[in-house]
This record gives sequence, C-alpha cells and structure tokens, in this order.
Amino acid sequence: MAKIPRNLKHYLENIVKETLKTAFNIDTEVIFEETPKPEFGDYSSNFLFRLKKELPQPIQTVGDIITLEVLKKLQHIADEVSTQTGFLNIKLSNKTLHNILLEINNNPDEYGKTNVGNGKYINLEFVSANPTGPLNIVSARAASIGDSLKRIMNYAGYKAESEFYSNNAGQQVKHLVDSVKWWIKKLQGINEVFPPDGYRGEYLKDIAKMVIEKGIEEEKLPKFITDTILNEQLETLKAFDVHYDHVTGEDFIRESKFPGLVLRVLKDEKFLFFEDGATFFRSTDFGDTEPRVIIRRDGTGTYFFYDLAYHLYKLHRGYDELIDILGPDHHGYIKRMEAGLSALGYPGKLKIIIAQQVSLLKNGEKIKMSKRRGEYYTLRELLREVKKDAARFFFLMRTRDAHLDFDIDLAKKIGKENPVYYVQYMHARSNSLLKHGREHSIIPKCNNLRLLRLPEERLLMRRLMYFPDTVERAAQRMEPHEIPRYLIKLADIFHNYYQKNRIIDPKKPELSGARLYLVLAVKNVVKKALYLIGVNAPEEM
RNA sequence: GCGCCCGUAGCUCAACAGGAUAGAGCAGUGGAUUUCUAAUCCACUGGUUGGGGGUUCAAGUCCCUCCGGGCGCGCCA
Repeated sequence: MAKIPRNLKHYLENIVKETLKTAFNIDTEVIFEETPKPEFGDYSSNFLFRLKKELPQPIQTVGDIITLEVLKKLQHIADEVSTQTGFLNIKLSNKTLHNILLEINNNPDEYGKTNVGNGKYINLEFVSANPTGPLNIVSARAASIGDSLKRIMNYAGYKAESEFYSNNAGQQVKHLVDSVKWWIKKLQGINEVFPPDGYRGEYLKDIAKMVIEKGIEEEKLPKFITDTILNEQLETLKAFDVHYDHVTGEDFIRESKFPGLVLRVLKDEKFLFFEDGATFFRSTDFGDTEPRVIIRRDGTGTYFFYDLAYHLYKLHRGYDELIDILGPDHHGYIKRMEAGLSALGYPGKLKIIIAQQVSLLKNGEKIKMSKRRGEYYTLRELLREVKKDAARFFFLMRTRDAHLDFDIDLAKKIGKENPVYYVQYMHARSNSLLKHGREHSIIPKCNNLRLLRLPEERLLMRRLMYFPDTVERAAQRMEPHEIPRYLIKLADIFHNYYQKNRIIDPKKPELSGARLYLVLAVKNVVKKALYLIGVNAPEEM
C-alpha cells in the first residue's frame, strides 16, 4: 500500500512544478485547488493559462506532455490526469481516499495540521475595550474572530497568542470615577447634577454599592472601578469560551519605559515637530493624510501616543507580527498606526483587520442601538438569549468585511434552517451511529474500505480530504469563516448519505464496518473543525 | 469634501494569485419515512452580479466613472 504524502495538495504542486522544470525549463509556482465539480476530478490547476505567453509550444501540446509525465509520477495515488480547456485536472484513486480515512482515524488530533505558519510568533489583539461598561455586540464578533483565529493559526503551524488591552487610564477614567461618585452620593441621599461627561448606565450603581460596602478609600477608587469592570468583561468573555494569554493595562504602559522610548526614537529620526505648543508626529512621511499630535499643548500624551508605546512593548516581547482586530469605527486609525510603527523601525510588522458591524434582528426587525444614550445590546444579554455555540458560529458565518445580520430567532431555532444545529447534529448523528453499531457488535473497521464505492461515499471522503486545505486557507487569509462554510458543506453531504443509505446492516457486517469507519472519520474531522471555532461537538442532541 | 467597507436570486449570503455552465441556505411549489434520531432528504422555480465604460484568451473579481447604503475624518479613546 503506497503511503500518501503528508500534505496531498502541496505534494501535487511540487510534482507538477518539478515536471515543468525538467521538461520545459520553466520555473514557476503551481497552485492546485478544489475542482468546481467532481467531474473534473479532485484537484485542478490553471497554470497552463497563466504561462501561456512563456510556453515554447501550443498550450495543448505542452498540456499533453505534462499530463503524461505527471501521470507517470502519480501512478501510486491518482487514477486520471487530464487537461481540459487548459486546466490540469487530477483525479485521485479511491485507494488514496481510503488512506486519508486511515490518516484521520489513526491520529485525529494531527489531521489537518499544517506548517504554513512555520513557527511564526504572532500576537493577536482583540476586543480591547475601555473599562467603562459591558462589552457590546461588535466586541463579541471581534472576540469570535480573534479567538478562532488563534486556534486556527496555532493548528496551521504559527505560534499565536491572544491579548486584551484595557484602556484603564486617562481622562475617561476620571469621568468614570466621577460618575460612580455621583451614584455614591445619590445612594447616600445627596442629589447632585450628573457630571457632564459622565457615563450613564445602571451598572455603575452596582459598583457604587460595592464601593460603599467595602469602604474603598477615595484614592483607590480609579483602580477599584476599572479593575471591577475589566474583570466583568473578562468573565463574560470566558463564558464565551474566549481565554486570553495576556491582559495589559494602559496604566502599566504609561508607567513603563516605552512612552519615553517612542519619543526618543521619533525625535532621533526627526519625525517630530512642534506647533502651538504641541508635539506632532510626521505620519505623512509614511502615507498618512495629516500629521498626528502625540503630546498635547498641556503636556499630556494622546491615546495614539500610548498606543504606539504599547505596540512597541509588544514588539519588544519578540513577536514576529502583531495583528489587531478593530471595530469598523477605527478604520481611520490604521494609517497612522502603521506609520508610527514604520517610524519606530518596524515597517510591515503590524496588520490591522476590521471586524465589520453587526445588526441584531429579532422578530424580523433590527434592534435599535444608540451608543449616545448608553443603549446597546451587550454580550451578556446576547448569551442569555442564545447559546454560546450558536453565537460563536453565527459571528463567523460571514466574511469579516461584510456587515453581519445576526438573527436571534434563527440562532435559537432547532432544525435545519439553523446552520449551527445542522452541523452539530452531524456530530451527534455520527456518535449515535457508532453507538448503534456497538449494540449490534459492529465496530469501525478499515480492512475492507474498498467496499466504499458509492458516489456519496466518494464525495464524503473527498470533502474530508479538503480539510487541511481549508485550515491552511483560513489561517493564511485570516478568515475563520472558512471553517463554518466547510462544515455546512460537509453536513450537506453527510446527511444526504445517511438519508439514502443504510449504514448499519447486521446482515452485511463487512460493509457496515467500513461505513462506520467512514462515519468515525467524519466525526473526528467535525469535532476538530468545531474546536477550531470554539463550538462544542455534542455527543447527543 | 476626503478616506475605508459594502451592493450578487424575493430575503440572508458564497464564489480561494482574474478561470470551467455565478453557487448555498431560507422563503415558495411538489414529493419521500415498515428507519441507524423526520432535529432528515430529494426535485422544481428563482440572476442584465447597482448603471455605464475600459484592460484581458477569460471580469462578480482589476482600472475609470456614476448611483445607492454603512462607518470614519479631535490636542476624544
């Protein structure tokens, strides 16, 4: 039995690349992808089109030669190699697909792992909220994306860590403290005018009560309040299965050497100028639209200034790349931040990605949210309405760039319309089949996999084969939504297969054993895929 | 006014360095179950990819322009 290469897709790519080199002395990158239709085979590449101008002979002639050569080299794993209208298509043998099942079931925790990350050390910062109130829905989306990305990238060979930055310093903290003080007085029967820049919101009343009960001293108020809210935010995220490797406070950054370091480097490199008593950073040297203030006329640093210091701090910790996931209202911030890090000597080290906005739908209507009035839907509230699994899945169903309509009623539904149930049910059904098999003394067996010859079985195995490619794509594009989409496709095929065919038939023990082996592979892959997006794989539903 | 994102079927969305007949789900219509979970499956209907122009063997994808929706443009964070 020929052993299949660890990464089939890359293996095919290398074979063709080598063939091109030896046969035509053309050195080029070859990329295979899933064929749009099974009739075209399993993998296809359009390199012939791309090379058209460089080819020494007509495209079909070259295609024929390559086809022949590649087929020779792939005899042990492929049935057909052909060129059709310029595409090179490869159809793998059933044997190869069977071997993939073996690979999955022999080592479920390794299947799909790739090394595209090459050990690159990544810091993923997401959510990073002000400690002035509960987390909202956009934060929830960023949390889904960020935490899933961390899981996916680590599976793809990166070394990714997650980080939460708390803006627990500056003017806003003062306003926050004033707001709590107002509540304290009110609770003590003293009515005052609410501070003009204060934070509305009943949750501050609870904090005021705690302050009174615990007898917190005045000078310790800022820290007590920001820590309390930060803790609440982190607890909510834990309920969402988001756990951080690092939590950093702005207060810590302000006390550190990094603000001074930023100032010194920018000054030495002559990226600073003074105007109206303030210090400006010439971010325009790096493509920003206007210079940015870093030290105000009154001598205090801007948020941007401390954020630069914070990013410098992260870089000093040794990361190869920083990734920030920000809300849609921050895209104007990207240019200046990138400019800042370039000026500090780290061009290209920061990648900022934007998680677009979220609208919540209930009873077919959008829930109105107004930040100004302090009316917004919190992650806590959402988690009271829908399950964590549904929420995480829904937040990942769209590309990051697209606005997301989150239909709360749909997320609560049980049934096919709700993709998260559809997908989780695939896992529960697999488990149920395995259980049912045991009751009839039929267990998954791999010695007769050639009995798996239905078209549906081939489609299913083929889909399992694409899992490593999916993980790799998700990691490289930083698009976790590849995973939910993959799962939905797999579920379509699986449920269809189940519906049409009897998996367990005590009269056909060999066939049943082979089919259960396939079911087991599905279960293993589904479980892993769900883990990568932080969704549970239930044994029963 | 400038910048970023979006515009694809009635609705919500896919479409992987530009590639094969633009695909799914929901909704609608019609069907399937002596069952291993019907919490399911099958079939049909549904498209000028916002409009126009350009580049290319090939454009939903790239360029220009116009229209529409969202967000941002502080010595706020």
